[in-house]
Amino acid sequence: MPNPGQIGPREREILTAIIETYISSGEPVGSRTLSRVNKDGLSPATIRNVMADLVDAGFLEQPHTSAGRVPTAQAYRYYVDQISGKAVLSPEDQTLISSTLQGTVDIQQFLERTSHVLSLVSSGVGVAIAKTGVQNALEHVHFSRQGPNKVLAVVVTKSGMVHDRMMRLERDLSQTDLDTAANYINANFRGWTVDKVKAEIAQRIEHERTQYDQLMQSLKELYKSGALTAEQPAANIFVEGVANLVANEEDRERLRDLLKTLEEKERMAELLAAYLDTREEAVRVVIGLEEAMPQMRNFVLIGAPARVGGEMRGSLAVIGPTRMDYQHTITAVSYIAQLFDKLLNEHA
Amino acid sequence: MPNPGQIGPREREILTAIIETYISSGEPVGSRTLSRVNKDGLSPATIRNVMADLVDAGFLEQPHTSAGRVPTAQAYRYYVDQISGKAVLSPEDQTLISSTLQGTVDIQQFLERTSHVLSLVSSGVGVAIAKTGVQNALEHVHFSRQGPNKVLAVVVTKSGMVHDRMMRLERDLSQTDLDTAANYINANFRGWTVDKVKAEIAQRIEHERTQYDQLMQSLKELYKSGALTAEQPAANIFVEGVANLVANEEDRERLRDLLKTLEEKERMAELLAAYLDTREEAVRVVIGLEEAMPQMRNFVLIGAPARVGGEMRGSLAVIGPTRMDYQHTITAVSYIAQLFDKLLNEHA
DNA sequence: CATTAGCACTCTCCCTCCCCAAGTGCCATC
DNA sequence: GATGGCACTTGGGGAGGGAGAGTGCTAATG
Repeated sequence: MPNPGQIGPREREILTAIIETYISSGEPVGSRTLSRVNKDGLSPATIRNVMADLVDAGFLEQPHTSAGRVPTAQAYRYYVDQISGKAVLSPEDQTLISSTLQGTVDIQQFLERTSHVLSLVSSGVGVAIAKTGVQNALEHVHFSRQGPNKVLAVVVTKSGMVHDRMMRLERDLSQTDLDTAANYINANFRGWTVDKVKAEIAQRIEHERTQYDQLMQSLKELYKSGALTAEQPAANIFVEGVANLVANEEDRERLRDLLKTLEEKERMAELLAAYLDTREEAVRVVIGLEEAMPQMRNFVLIGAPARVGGEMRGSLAVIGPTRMDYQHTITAVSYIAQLFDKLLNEHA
Repeated sequence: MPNPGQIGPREREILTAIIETYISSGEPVGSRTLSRVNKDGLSPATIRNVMADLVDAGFLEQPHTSAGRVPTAQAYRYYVDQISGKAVLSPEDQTLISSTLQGTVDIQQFLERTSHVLSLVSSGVGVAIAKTGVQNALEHVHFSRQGPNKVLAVVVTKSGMVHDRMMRLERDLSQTDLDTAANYINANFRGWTVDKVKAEIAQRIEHERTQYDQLMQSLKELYKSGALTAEQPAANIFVEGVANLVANEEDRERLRDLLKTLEEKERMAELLAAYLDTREEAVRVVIGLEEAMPQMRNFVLIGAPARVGGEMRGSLAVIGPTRMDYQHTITAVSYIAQLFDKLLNEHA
């Protein structure tokens, strides 16, 4: 008898068959059913023996004594490793994905369509995120006075992202002051990263002792109000396909919690960041989400990061039931992730 | 016996009591229960007689012979008319709303928080929408070259909204060309409505016959690509609190459809536009949503428009179960609608 | 004459019981 | 080692049977 986790080829084959049967039927798999499905004419009794071994090895569970077997998290992990790399994108998916994403030029649109198409191909929830990135190169800023002490700052980066931020200043500035400040920044710092611009301005303000330099006063005021601070806006986090969960979560209370969590977009961003910000390029399959989020019992995350120069600038993922078509979904996520990566790098 | 719809004061009182009991309990109301609740010591038998009349008049239904009565859509309509104007905002709601909306300066943030707070106070789904409005006064445009034939247009309106749009041009333009065009527009048209600017540019292009005027060529190219066309972006439609529906829709299939519909933000925008773009200022309660959308059986819409100079620029609404605390919700919607109106008019 | 008490009747809900189908584990056999 | 046979376990589902809540109707009552 092999050690837990160490199983022979016969066991592998049967385990795979069990997982696939369970995924497609949703019901505990019995030895009889399996012997009918399996090509090699193994008898139910033989399969029962193997199954018993697989239970010992931690790959299967029984909901109750006289029920069939159900794959454990460990089994899914094994299964995913097994099939990784083997999959090929189906022509239908290929068509669906390219026709949906065709002609997207701006990132928000891409994110929106991506989350949508992910939910379609996976029967799960599609998530797509891009970081606003203060590491982006500055293209243009504009300040517009909206009322007493109230200024709208618009920052455009070379990557084509637009951040706007309404601010309340301590001192009122005229539109002329604002234009002067914007011109100064645009003329001097175009092409710098937003981060560096911020640091530089901080320094120049510091060194400027002349109280009466109008420009510096304006810059200081704007700086203090965080004109160049780009927090992650909810607008860059897209979550679609929550309706798909209704079919997969029996427990209404838990379904409710799940929907609530998915609605908190910042938490989704954290979740993806936590699991996807790794060295690897590849698609990552996270089984056992319930460790971090109990309401996600029986759900898995299949996601991939998108990088620019080694740094994670975006991510996309499917959150779906453990009982999901992994091959299909992994391939789709992988394919879209490549497009995403390409899009981001094009802009960088 | 009064005509259908014509009922006496005794009937009114009992009908109101039935509706309120049903709203809070969720179960068909029986004569016995009601006689205990009702202050006037009317006996169950009397109430039964009245109930029979109310059934004839179309205000009540019986799920089955030996069950209590349930209010019909007609009854809810009556009830809502009855209580309209009588409600006062509870201190808790007042506190919740102002603390949530306090300090919001930009419209997107306001929309987001509004949809959130609406879902909180109503145990329904909160929806908040603002039109991008090409009727807004232009503050500033900026064009930024993103690659061959690819340009990012950023339009800032005086109302503080920022629209960005990635475009693909037929002819490539240099950044210098783009800056020149932007400067031209900013210098000549600041303060005009975006609509008017578009029309004016169209005309100037038309009249300009010189093929070699670089500026006009650039403008023409940008115009053709729709640089000033602001379609309604999904980013300005906020829908929150879908988790609340789980408790209210028994039928899983219908729940699924409902979630799907709520996710299609454009349809939500149409729905609100259809029901709220009226002359009235007031909160509107729409009972019988299933006529337009069958998946919304047993749900109502409580919403209000926000106007600038008579034109609808935004709207907010709660979509919740017919069994809802109308008084509470109507008051909250009304209060927030006033804030919304104020915010929009401030910016205009 | 409106109101009420009484009463027989009708449903649904829920609990219990019981059988059936599917599955298991183990032992003897090929 | 694989298989066939067999006794045992267990959840699901249908039948049956109150219990409870509610109704409509009729007769009595102020």
